[in-house]
Amino acid sequence: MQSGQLPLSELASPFDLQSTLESGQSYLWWRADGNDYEGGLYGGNNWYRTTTEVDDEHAVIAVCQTDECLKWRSHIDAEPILRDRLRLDDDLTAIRQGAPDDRIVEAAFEAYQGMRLVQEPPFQTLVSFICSAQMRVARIHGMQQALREAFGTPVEFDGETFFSYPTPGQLAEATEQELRDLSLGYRAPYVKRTAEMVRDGTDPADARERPYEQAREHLTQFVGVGQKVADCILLFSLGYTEAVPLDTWIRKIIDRYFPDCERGNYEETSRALRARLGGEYAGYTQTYLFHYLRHAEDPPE
DNA sequence: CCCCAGGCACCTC
DNA sequence: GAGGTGCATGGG
Repeated sequence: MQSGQLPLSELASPFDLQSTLESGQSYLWWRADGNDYEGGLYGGNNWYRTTTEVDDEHAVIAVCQTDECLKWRSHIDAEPILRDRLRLDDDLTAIRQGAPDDRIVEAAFEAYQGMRLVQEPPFQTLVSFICSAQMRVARIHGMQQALREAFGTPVEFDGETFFSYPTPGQLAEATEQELRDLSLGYRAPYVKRTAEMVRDGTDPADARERPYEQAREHLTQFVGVGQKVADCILLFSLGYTEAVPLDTWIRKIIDRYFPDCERGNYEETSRALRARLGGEYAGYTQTYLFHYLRHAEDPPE
C-alpha cells in the first residue's frame, strides 16, 4: 500500500474534489459513505475511490480532500494519475478570464470554485455516456457500479473487495439479457455492440488524431453514440476542452440565457454556443453552467 | 395517471 | 438533411 499528500498550495488554482467528481462528468468513482450524488457534505473529508490498470494489474485509488491537501492511498503511486484524471494543473484563472462576462457565467464559476474538468479513460467514458441517454445522473452512476460488480475483476483493498471497470472483452462477453437485467434498458445492445467493436480493435482514443468536429463525427461510429454523447467523450476523456455537449439542460440554458445561439440543428447551435462561451475552453464553462443550473434553486436572470 | 431524465437508431420524405 | 417514432426504467 502506498499513500501520499498533495498540498493544495502547490496547485496553480483552487481545487474542489466533490464538485469535480459529482457534477455528472464522471461515473467512475464512488464515495466511501455510499452517498453518491445525494448532495450535501461539501467541505471535504469524503474518501472517493476508483480503479485503474497498470501493466495488466488492477489497482484501487482512494482520494480525500482536506483543508490543506489532497490525500491518497493506493496499490500504486497514484499522484501522476490523479494529476492527469483530475486535471490538477489547469489554470482556472486563465480559463475563467476567457469565459464571457455574463452574470450567469460568473455565478456558476463563483458557486463551484475549484471544480475541474475530468480526463477519464476513453472506453469507460464511452460506455458511461452510452448509458447516459435519457437517464438521470444518479442512475447512470448506479449502472456503472452494477457493471463493475457483474463483469469486473475483484480487487482487494483495505480489507474490502472492490471491482475493476470491465474491459472491452469482459463487456463484450456479457449477453444482452444480462445487461438488461442490470436495468440498462434499450442501451443494453448498444453497450454490447460497442464493447465488441473496441475489443476487436476500434479504439475510441484514435479520435484524438483529428480536429474537433471530425473527432466528434469519428466517435459516432460506435453504436449508441450520437453527436451529444460524442461531445461528452471528447470533453471528459479526450481533452477537447472546446466541446460543448447539447443535452436537455444545456438546451434550457440556451433558451433562457443564449437564445441567439439556437440555430435549429446540433452542429450549428453547438458551433454558435462554443463561440459564445469563449472557444478553446467553452466546454469548461459549459460544465460549470450545467452543474450550477441543475442545482440552483434561484438562478439569476 | 402524467412527465422527464447529460439521446439514439431507424424510418420516411 | 430534416422530421417523426419507438425505446426501458425509475423518480417525482
